[in-house]
Amino acid sequence: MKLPTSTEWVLHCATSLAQLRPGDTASAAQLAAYFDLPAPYLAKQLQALTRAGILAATTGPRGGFRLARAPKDVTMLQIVEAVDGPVAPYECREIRQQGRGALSPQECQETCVLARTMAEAHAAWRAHLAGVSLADILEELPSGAPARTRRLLIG
Amino acid sequence: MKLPTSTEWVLHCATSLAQLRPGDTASAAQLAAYFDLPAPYLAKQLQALTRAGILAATTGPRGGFRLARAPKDVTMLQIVEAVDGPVAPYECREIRQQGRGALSPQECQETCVLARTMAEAHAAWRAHLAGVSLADILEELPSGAPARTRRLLIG
DNA sequence: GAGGTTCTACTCGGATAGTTAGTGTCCGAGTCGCCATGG
DNA sequence: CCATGGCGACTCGGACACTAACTATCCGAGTAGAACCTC
Repeated sequence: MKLPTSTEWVLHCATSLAQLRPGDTASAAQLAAYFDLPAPYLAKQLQALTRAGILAATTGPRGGFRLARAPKDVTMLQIVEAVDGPVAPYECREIRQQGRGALSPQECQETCVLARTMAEAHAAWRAHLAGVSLADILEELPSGAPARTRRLLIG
Repeated sequence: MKLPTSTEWVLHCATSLAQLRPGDTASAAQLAAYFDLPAPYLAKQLQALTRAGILAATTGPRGGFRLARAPKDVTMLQIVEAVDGPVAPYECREIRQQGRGALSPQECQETCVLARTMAEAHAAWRAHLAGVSLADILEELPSGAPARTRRLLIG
């Protein structure tokens, strides 16, 4: 069970974009330079966030990415699932209905206890990430952070 | 983020082994036939559980695998982490200390909020799985299940 | 001097190779049970 | 009939190919801005 490395990238990028003034944008190249990341691949991940409706992209000079919503309306779960996909890590393939010990479909109307427990654990994970928004993240940063970010990112 | 397919296998296998009488064992071939799984690869995964101390293996005729502890002392978390490894899905590589916006090590003594939140979510996931033991699973099965499992698995 | 037009440079977007982790498979070492044999 | 030695078959354990996903990269389509020319 491993999240893509780019998960960390987009989380930091989204946090940085949340510190810009409304209307300002940062290009993929600027974000890549800010964190020393491979620009083309980062751009690909930012595209995924754009498709998910988290970021808005504008082309042309002075273009780039910005948050599509207010920071309080963007949760960490949305960001993580935008880049990693919304699939659960545990996939029940109903092996209890296969082989010598196969149960009848009639006995398997309820989801098996193992799959249910794994799903509950995943739900707990999602719930925790859904409870933290970018606004919550920004509150924990030092007071001078947004100005510094703006200066070094797009200044 | 994806768990290996074999996670489902070992969860079901451990549940089945928990239904055997004390002292009885089931071989990898028997378990593979019971669930219609590729026997050699299943054996590889059961080895991992043996190394983790969850199963005990005996060789020779009438040998096979059995639980190394009482079902109430085997949690789903232990099984999952035995086959998937104990690593967290999110790995913080401290990109905040790289690039143009690099923070000084002095400013990074506390773990960053993003990594902390991801770790908390993972902790919630682990806690849920650690709270369910094989004994809890067995209680939810129909009353006739253990006898049926024994009959079809090693009978 | 003002407006329109053209041009340039910069942006994102999708299609294309390389590398690691998981998947599937095989063969060898060790051990217990069975059978033949001898007493 | 019983004990013993040998044999055989079955078990797990580790080492070897194959596939899919993530990682990394490139080039093309579109657009905003600026410069230039004309009126």
